Amino acid sequence: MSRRDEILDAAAGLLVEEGPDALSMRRLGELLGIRAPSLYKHVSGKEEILAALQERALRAMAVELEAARPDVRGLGDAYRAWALANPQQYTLVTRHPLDRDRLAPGVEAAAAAPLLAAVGGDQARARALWGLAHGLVDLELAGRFPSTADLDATWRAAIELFEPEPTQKESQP
Amino acid sequence: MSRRDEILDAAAGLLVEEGPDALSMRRLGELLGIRAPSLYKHVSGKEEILAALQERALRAMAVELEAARPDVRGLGDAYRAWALANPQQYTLVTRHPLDRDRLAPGVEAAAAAPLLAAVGGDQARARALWGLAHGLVDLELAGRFPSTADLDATWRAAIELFEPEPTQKESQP
DNA sequence: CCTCTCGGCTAACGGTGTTAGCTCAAGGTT
DNA sequence: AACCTTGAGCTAACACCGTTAGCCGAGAGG
Repeated sequence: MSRRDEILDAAAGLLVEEGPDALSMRRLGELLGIRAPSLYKHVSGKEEILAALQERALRAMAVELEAARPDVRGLGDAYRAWALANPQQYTLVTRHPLDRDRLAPGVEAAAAAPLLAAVGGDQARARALWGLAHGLVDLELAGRFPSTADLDATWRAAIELFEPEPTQKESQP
Repeated sequence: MSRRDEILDAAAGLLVEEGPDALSMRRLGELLGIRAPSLYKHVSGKEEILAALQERALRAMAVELEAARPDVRGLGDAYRAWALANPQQYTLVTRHPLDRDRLAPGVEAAAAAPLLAAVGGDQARARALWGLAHGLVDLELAGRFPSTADLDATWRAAIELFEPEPTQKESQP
């Protein structure tokens, strides 16, 4: 494992363990038994570290989405579950500016593919689904919903927008 | 106008004009012909400034939503339009931690009310609508969609999830 | 044996939010 | 009129932040 990878691992640990504010070059160096400026022998700067972490997280999320049941409900659940289980990573992926030049090609598309497939290839609907899932997750992680809100019910209502569930009463006789 | 309000106005200007990074206590003081520490005679700290700007923006957005046509389409359009016209404010409102103790009571509910009314009072659907609108706006502002993406079409598809438009072909003969 | 490169180091710069403590003018009180 | 209080500015400083410049020693290769 290269020193660079050690740095990225330590950075990832710091991020999930103590949050984004704790992820400073000095703290990171300290964690590795090194002074902050020495990090620059292996990494161009903090931006590169964050970009690498972003890519890692995006890949991990894509793996999870590919493993999910390939319909809207399965994907929605997987999307939400991953975000809630990895809030720091999700926030980094979606709130930090995405430098596509640094990102390996295909990574973004790989994460989006399952969503696109689940809505039958309709780009507009796929983006709506993405927006819906991201919006709900982002608001939930940001604590924007009142603590009394039933978010499971919210997600059920959201998924039903895409896959209407015939109610028992009104189903065809 | 109190000195505090002058400070908040200057802060708002700095935010929309030069972005969140430019909104530092020293820059803000400079803009007012004052040294940064003097700001603390009128304001408890940067957090209070941001909270006040957040509340202002939330109120402005609520006004816009109340003025919109009170259906899903009208609200969706108004939501998106306001966010795109005031990206810095929208980002501040949604990405900065919301301190409800500092927020005047009712402000949050006032912004949410039109959405709730548009879906007939169904809380779960209202939150889904909010999530959808916020998600699409957040992703658009963050530049997450490819530049080739037709976001108008995406919004049309999104709104249609709530208000299905009978197509010409399949409409009742 | 010499040299060169790698990976550490210290010192420093300019930036951030914030605190402590001083000063001075304005206004109200006695 | 003299005094006192308060408000609103100031400087100096602290502890952080990301980053750069330049030095140094160990180890590898010729």
